[in-house]
Amino acid sequence: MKHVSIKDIAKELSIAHSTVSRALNDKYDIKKETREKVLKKAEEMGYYPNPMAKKLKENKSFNIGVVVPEFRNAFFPDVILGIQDVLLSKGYQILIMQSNEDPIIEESNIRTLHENMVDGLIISLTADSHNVSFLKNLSNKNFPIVQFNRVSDKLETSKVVFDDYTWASFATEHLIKQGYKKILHFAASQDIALCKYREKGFINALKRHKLPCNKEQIVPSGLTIEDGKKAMEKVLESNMDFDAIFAVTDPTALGAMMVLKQHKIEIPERVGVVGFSESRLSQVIEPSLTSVKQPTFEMGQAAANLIIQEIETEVKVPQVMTLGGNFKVGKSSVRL
Amino acid sequence: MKHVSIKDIAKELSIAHSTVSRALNDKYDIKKETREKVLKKAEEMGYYPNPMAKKLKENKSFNIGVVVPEFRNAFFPDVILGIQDVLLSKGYQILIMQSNEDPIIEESNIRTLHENMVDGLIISLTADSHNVSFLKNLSNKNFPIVQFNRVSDKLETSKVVFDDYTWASFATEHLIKQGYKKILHFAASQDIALCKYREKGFINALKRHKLPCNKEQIVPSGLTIEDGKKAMEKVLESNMDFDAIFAVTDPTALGAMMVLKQHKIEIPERVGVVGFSESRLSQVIEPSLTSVKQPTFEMGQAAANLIIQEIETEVKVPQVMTLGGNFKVGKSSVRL
DNA sequence: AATTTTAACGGACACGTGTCCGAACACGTG
DNA sequence: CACGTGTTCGGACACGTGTCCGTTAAAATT
Repeated sequence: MKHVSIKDIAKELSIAHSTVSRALNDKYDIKKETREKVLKKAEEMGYYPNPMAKKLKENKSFNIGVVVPEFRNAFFPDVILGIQDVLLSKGYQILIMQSNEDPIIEESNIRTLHENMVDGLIISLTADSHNVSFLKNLSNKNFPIVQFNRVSDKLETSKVVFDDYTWASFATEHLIKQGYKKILHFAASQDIALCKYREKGFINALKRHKLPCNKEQIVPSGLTIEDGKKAMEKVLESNMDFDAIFAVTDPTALGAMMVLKQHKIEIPERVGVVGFSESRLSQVIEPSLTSVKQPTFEMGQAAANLIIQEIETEVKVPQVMTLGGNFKVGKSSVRL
Repeated sequence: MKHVSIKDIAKELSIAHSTVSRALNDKYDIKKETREKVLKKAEEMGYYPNPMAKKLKENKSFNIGVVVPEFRNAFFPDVILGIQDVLLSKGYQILIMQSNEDPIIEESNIRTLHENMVDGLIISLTADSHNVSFLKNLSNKNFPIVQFNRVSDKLETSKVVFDDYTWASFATEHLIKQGYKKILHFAASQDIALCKYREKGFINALKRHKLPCNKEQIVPSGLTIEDGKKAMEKVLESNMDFDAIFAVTDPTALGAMMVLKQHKIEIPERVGVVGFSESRLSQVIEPSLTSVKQPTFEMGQAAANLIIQEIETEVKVPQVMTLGGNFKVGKSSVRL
């Protein structure tokens, strides 16, 4: 059970531990025969370096903190797989924390990770992270931070984002081409940049096709199934006239669809629905949901590569990576 | 950016670093005034202990490895939330690794975690983990391991499991009471104990109600949506007579439902379907899926408490915790 | 053969923390 | 005043690793 140290090897061979260290690290000041003798003995005794000692010595934890707002949808687990894919191969571990969509927990998570001396932070903010002063403070002290997905304009770090504007515009256009004319957008908090851009993309598409674009068409909602349900119910109660919905996320779209189905409103015949990424439910629900697909795994890889670069080169030039996606047409938006 | 050490505080106050250490740890050999002076200075200089040094000194990483077979369904993320809930409050971090349902990757994950000197391991095995010799080896060396959910009978460690037998029996009985008579079980690998118990529970319920129970009724399938689809297609091709399905997991049930819907076979009128935990999709699909619910969060908490106990008391008495759940009746199994 | 160069290794130190032991001093008691 | 007792602190050491510097002995040069 006890760990074999280089001192144990040294004692066994009656040499100094510094010699063993040189042998294992393939340094100059060492005779070939000695080196081989040491390597053989190390193998024999089942030696492997104590990571704690190495971390203390190099003053580097080889840990990267990952903070995500939630764990309920498939989106963040998928991104984490991408992050892990890159970081593990480079000898880093990741510490994952989730904020439960609560900015208070989020800040506590960041503090915990920082006190545990992670070498860097990859973060996607909660919906209500107005106050990013703590992160800003860290960033100013040259602490490596990479934001992804839900990023803040107030925080100048490297970012990995999706081209929300273009794809929201594209998704809206798809509805227009299918003949829908009175399209609503179920929107969420403007504090999250991606929501803002999706809304702008929506508006732009309507204007380009000279369709009406009133304020009522932007329905305040949120990112969850519950938010979608509530917004849909409110719209139905108000007797608003509409024939399609472009929702800010898949869960929002799903919530809306569930309420529509309860009211026996046919999809896509009477109302067309298009969602946006973030959920695997979209393929299971009936009718299948038309949606923009984000490259989640690649997003994780990109974020990981950026943080590694920042840590290992120690130069901080914030760069923004914008990824593209693809459009998956389901039955929820295609009239026969 | 540089970390403030107790030596820095000592230098500042012109005392020995050992005195500072005593003051901060509230040990006896210290005068009150000195202690207060040190605490004040520490606060002032923004001191917090270097976790790496502590880990090296105590030969303890305060990290717990968590290995799960997949990340695609909500089940494991939910369990991890429970694990985190307990461990974070006790000063431990968790390193999460996923095995992608591959026993080779699984073993490599375990190795990586062990070489990083995690203090213990919480693990749920992949579907094909026949060979648990590496884990057995660790366990024999008194390395703390707790299994949950997918456990192996070949490995004697503490375990947190669900009472699969009872609840599978209960779920099957529900179908029987609804008047279904020719019930199939979509099963998965017998290497996973929970699959075995769910199958046994199914058989037991049929026998108790004196219903036919042939080998054909046990349909070999798997744990994923794809497995459910394939098995369902095979059953339909074979023209087997049946009126209900009890599936080993929710994804399996969902796959079956999707194929049934493609063939315009009405659920629950012509075929009733019941699933088993592990997915949040069940509430979204139409008709909503009747399913056994496991207390995922509590399962994580229980596993975390067991591992802490094993680490901190250093006595190893394998104990098995069996959790109960509840039964959520949806529309997929209720005939009007 | 005397001197310089080179190879190979041992010992000391450092990272930040915690603990053990002994020293210094104050205080009380005989 | 001498001795014992208790308090408070400094110094040395340890955890496992890596690096620097100095030392030794052998090889190469003059």
